[in-house]
Amino acid sequence: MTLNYYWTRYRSVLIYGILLAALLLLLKWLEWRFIIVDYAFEMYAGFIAILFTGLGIWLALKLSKPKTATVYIEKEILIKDNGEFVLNELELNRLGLSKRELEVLQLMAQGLSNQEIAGHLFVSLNTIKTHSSKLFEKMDVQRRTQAVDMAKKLSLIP
Amino acid sequence: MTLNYYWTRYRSVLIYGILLAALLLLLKWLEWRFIIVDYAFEMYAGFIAILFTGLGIWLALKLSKPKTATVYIEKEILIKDNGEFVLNELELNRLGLSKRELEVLQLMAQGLSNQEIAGHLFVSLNTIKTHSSKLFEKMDVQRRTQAVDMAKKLSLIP
DNA sequence: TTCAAAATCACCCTAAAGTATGACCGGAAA
DNA sequence: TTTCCGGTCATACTTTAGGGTGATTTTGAA
Repeated sequence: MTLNYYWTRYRSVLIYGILLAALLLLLKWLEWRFIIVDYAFEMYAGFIAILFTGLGIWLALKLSKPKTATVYIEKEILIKDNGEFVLNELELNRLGLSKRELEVLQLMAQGLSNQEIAGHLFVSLNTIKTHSSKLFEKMDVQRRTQAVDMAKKLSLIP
Repeated sequence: MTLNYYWTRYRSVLIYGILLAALLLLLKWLEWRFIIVDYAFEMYAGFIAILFTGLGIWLALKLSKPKTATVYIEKEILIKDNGEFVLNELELNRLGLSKRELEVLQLMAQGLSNQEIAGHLFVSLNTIKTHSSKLFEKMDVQRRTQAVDMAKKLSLIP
């Protein structure tokens, strides 16, 4: 049915209209309640309000057409040679990562959970948590995903 | 309850309605108080007109979809010495990932938390959770780190 | 216009991740 | 020898991630 269609399409506008109508009715009720004689002004004010609200909406919709320009930010990070992976020992030393921490980082990058990493390295889950915490602190990140992302960019892992 | 739901959805309309009611009541009060209507009606009407034009503009900007800021997707292209990133559309179609899901995946790979992704895409945290859940299901993985690892291998992300 | 997929959001719950603190041990450096 | 650090582990706690369900809205193609 067309009525239903237009309802779903312009629901917001219609709800706004209904709200306005309800408010005007409320005002009229207040008038009647307190016996205010000169109600002409309220009607006038309401009319002006509706009119200029519409004008404002029209103005906003007409004038604000900022065609969103897609911004491309090119950021050159590091050169990963077309050959094989070479560990960036400079960065590794700069960050001060230990052997074990690097192992944990590598397994993290393969998508393993802490529990699985613990299994691979034959240590407890708590140990992995300690390693990863120190790892994040040294790399100055908050999450394993950030650590992996940074490690790949710094060529700490393949 | 669903009350909270409707509040977040129609907040703008409700706030506008409340403001409108408050303003009209204020005007009525001023009228009773100082009886300025008789002398400065034009000024009064002008005041209302300006006010509601502003409100109309505000309302339009609030209700119109934020299509202004949404398209910024391509971000941080890291260039390596040879060969740029080309999206593997075959794999993309095979997995059946939607546009939005791919966006979420890209932001995930940059180490963002779900909360941060929600902020970037101007949606709620729950939406990101839904997207990521479907994403993991389609990619047949359990964790975001696995998803990122696979996506890189399949060349779905740089 | 109609319909299905995509997108959005909420709520509840569990699992995993991360933080903080303290402890123990063994080897290397001072 | 003492000190320091890496590695190990625990306990307790907070935060984030993820699973499942259900709902409405937007959108694009038929």
